[in-house]
Amino acid sequence: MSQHRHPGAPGRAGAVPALPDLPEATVARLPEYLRALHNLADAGHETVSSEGLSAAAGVNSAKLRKDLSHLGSYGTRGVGYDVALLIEQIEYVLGLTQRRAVALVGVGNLGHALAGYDGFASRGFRIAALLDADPSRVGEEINGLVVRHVDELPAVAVEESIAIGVIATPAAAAQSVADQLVAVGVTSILNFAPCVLSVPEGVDVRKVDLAIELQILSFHEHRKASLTALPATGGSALTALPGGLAATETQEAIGT
Amino acid sequence: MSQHRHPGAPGRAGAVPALPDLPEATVARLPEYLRALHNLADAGHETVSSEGLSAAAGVNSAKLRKDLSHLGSYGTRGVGYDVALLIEQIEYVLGLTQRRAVALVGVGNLGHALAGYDGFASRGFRIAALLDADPSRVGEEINGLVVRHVDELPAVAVEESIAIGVIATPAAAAQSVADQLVAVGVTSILNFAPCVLSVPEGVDVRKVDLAIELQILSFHEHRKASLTALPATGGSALTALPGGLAATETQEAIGT
DNA sequence: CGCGATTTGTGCACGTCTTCACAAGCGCCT
DNA sequence: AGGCGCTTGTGAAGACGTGCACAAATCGCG
Repeated sequence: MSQHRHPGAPGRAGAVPALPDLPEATVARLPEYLRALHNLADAGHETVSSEGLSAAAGVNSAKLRKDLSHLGSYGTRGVGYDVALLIEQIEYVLGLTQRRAVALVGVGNLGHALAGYDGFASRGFRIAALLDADPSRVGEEINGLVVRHVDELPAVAVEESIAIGVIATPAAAAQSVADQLVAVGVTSILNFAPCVLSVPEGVDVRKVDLAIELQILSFHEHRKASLTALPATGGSALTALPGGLAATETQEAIGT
Repeated sequence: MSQHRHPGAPGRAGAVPALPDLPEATVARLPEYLRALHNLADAGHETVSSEGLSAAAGVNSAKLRKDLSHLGSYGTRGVGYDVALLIEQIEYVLGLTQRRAVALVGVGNLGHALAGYDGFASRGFRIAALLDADPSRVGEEINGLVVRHVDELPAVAVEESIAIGVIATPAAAAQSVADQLVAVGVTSILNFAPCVLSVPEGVDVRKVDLAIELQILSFHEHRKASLTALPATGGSALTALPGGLAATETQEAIGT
């Protein structure tokens, strides 16, 4: 751990970039840091301390420093991190220097919303194709894109060099869609359908299930209710905080 | 660990239910088990082995057994778990025996989709109110509910006894909405806005950020790309699997 | 009634993640 | 130049989560 000199940032140095293999937990937090950094940059900050950035990202400052140290450490002791440099570094590590093309399959309720979500475009992605199995939806134009039939996937994959597939179909169709995506070479899938997908080794699947999130909250709600039913043992020390709203550490980001 | 006899299932036994305080990781998986169990029940299965259920939920069978053992263990050795009983137990622990009322704030693109999502109704929740700050949206009817102004939140909270708030506003408005939710007594919030919320102790916040999920996938995509650029060191052993599609363990649910 | 097949529940070891606490390094001011 | 305050980077300890492997329990059959 001595030879660093900007490992292979956007201005590529020639040799293999040598992606450090980061702990999965760190990877899951980098996007959050990135978002916070963009906010800071927009606000005109040139540098930021680990304390400041960690507060903006809602995590512990020691954790943030350790996370950043994994990707080579671009901070200056006594000063902090250079905001622009750090943005560049994280975007490089996350592979966001190239704008990845996303194919969205299933333009029902949720699919419509995703197709219209600006957050993708502004954060490194381009929705390159909308697909659906329902012929009555094919041809519809959403946000400047025409919905095509899912059978055209092979052609679309080549035309747009799709990197990531998003599944927003009903659960019953999801496995079939996943198979089709895999067949055309997609190795990263974001699945919104409430079901488990089985995919070959080497393909990454992440799942977002809105009902599950609510059910987790419901558990905590249930537990809190069953606790306040008891006499004031120790909970009062918490609920009777003078400050009203103060704590921030409560935040529980997904993927933690 | 000896006196169990159905701790306090739906037919409440009188005394304090004594919610076991489960590991957070277990809580995050229970909803997945529940979904798999409902599928099994619909398919006519009366019992299921840990092996079978774990496959349906996409997890390791030992992990599943340990998870279930935390909530009191309703299995029979040599036989498996009673599907109906397990559903009942998990729903009780998750607090789904009462259908919780959800207030959805922000009926833009994403809010519309959420308002129309059947998954909520079928899995223990009831969208009880739609709110928005934009006067031009107030009065619109979505899925049988009329959008009301967010200032009416105090009234709505009382009328519907809101348990959970869902924020689907732009990031700029999210903190303000969160404050208003907290002010009317909501202690569980699901946040879709890409920002960190600061809330008082005792309030649970879960965050879902669609762009972050894509960015995590992007990282893995980037890494895979930088690996296949190298000569066949050991990756070939994986990519050249004879089976084609076989592995299932790849699944990476959110919150892991 | 006993035996074997089956499946749960769990002790234990291992790996990963988190957090504290502090030495090392940097810039600024005198 | 030297010292002081501030901030990073990291060793070490502890908490947490995972997975193996096996004993204990149950059923069915002869």
